[in-house]
Amino acid sequence: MTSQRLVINEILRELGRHATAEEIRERVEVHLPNVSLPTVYSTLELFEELGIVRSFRGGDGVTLYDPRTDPHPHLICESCGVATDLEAPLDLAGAIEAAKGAGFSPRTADLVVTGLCHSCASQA
Amino acid sequence: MTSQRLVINEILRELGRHATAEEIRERVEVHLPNVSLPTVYSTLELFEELGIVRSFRGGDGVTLYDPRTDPHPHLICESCGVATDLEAPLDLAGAIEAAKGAGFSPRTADLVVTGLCHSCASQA
DNA sequence: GTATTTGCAAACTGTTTGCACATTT
DNA sequence: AAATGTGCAAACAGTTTGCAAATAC
Repeated sequence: MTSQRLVINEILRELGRHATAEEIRERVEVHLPNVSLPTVYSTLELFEELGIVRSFRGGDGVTLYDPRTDPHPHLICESCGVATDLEAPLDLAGAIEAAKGAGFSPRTADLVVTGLCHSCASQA
Repeated sequence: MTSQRLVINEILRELGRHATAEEIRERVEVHLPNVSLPTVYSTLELFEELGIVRSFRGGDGVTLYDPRTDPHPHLICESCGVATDLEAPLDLAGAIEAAKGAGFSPRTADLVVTGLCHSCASQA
């Protein structure tokens, strides 16, 4: 357990939303200078294995890290790339059952809604 | 309308499933040598704008191109990265409505089930 | 004292861009 | 002949890797 890891965990908790590795590094920098990106990546990978962080790919292919570990739908803006959470009742059990029936061993199911966020849509 | 574009379209139709840009290039090569990756990318981008191809990011961040344009769930293997279609009844209307309610303008909604495919699961 | 972790720099992959040449209409 | 599409090579971004110095236990 190192100071870097503690700070990264703190940042994630107080952020409360998904962030890119670079974003996390910038915020960590404030509390603890000279933190390298590889360290951020390896720490996040560790956290993911521990089950306290989930990662997924955003619309433009960058990896986002999310302190929320329960599956929840994401909205991804095609224009600005911002990802936000969506609170919605969603029944994925059917799809998971169907996946099992197809010989697949599902771990998680994620719904991604692609489109335009509020500010990008009003600009168009 | 050029020969490259015609061949790429043909390949996509007869493939009938998602493929990476590199995979498509290899197959095009057989019919038409010296096709460059940039051409494949730009053609696929064009097809996407025309609405005859859909693209999405696979589990490892590579872009996959799919001749099926209707939304359907995907299974992505965490081990080998292979993406397959899933035929399952799925009601995404609720999530789309919720997204609209949040000020978002949805274009598509995609469900991605992550886990282990049949062959990778049996190897473990 | 030993094993793990960090930071730096450099490698790697998939994708995109700039520009001269070829092709289409 | 004008406009567009192509191929090549090089640039680019995000992520990963190798290794010596620093840190944790």
